[in-house]
Amino acid sequence: MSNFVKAKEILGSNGIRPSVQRIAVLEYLLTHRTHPTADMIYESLLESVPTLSRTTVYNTLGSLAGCGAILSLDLDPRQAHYDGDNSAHGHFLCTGCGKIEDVALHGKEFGTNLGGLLPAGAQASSIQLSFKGLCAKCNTNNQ
Amino acid sequence: MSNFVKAKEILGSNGIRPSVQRIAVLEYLLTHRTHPTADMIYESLLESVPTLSRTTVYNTLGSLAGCGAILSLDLDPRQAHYDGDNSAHGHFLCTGCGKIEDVALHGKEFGTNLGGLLPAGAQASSIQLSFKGLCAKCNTNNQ
DNA sequence: CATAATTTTGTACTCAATACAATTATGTAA
DNA sequence: TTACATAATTGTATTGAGTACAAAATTATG
Repeated sequence: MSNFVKAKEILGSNGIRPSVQRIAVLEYLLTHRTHPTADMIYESLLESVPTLSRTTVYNTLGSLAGCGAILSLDLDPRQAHYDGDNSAHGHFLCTGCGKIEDVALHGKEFGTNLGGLLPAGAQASSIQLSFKGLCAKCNTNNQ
Repeated sequence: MSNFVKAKEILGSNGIRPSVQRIAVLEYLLTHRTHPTADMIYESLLESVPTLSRTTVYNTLGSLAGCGAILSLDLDPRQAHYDGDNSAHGHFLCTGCGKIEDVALHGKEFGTNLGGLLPAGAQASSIQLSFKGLCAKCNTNNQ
């Protein structure tokens, strides 16, 4: 199934009307696994959706992250990055080049089963595991 | 030992000259376990250090976080929070009231031993485990 | 088609964080 | 102590991600 159709379905099943703009944003996230920022998405989509506005991108990303369909990543203090893969995994931010890579968890305990650690009465709706450091390339270049 | 002396020692052992301002910032973090923002620290210290500037607070927090003496928390997308406790633990941000609480790990696997998960050649210098949701109080009020 | 409800757009704005140069403080050597 | 070099602090100007909001455009419904 194409990511266009997938995007349409995900929007619909989350009660978000699948407008052209919203489909484009989500399709971009499903296709590009580069953890883009809102502005990267906006700039890229401008070619195919010339009337697109930044506000719409922000609103769409907010709605999708709010219902858990995508991940909003906080590990870059300068701006949010987004991930169309909402399965349980962590992220590695290279402080050298700024690239974000996925960190597979390979069956390590993660997710709601960590809930036993939470403060009494608290209920978590999202979990993030974030690593920062130097990626292989930046590690080598700095030596 | 007083937090003032502790702050002085931590600064010295990390090669950061223990000026009045820097000691004040770190002493505040060691005393107040409230995960304050840079501005909260600035406003609070202004009474005792009237000439203090925001830039100095930002610079000091950056230096301390850079050498691992304190933690810079990314879980609030609006602004960074800081933690004078640099031991291995996670954090819970209540999206209702904005409060940040510590999440003890009780021996769960965390820290550099998770390094086996990282991308090949990458080297992590910091790890964060962040939960978001509603705290006990906000959970009750919303029902 | 007409009307209401929703979505999109664009501009103005907020505010955390940074850049930078001037000022102040501190260390060192004679 | 004094003179000088180095480092730290300060304050202002600026950046830029994200938001607020009202007008315009689109879509749903009768």
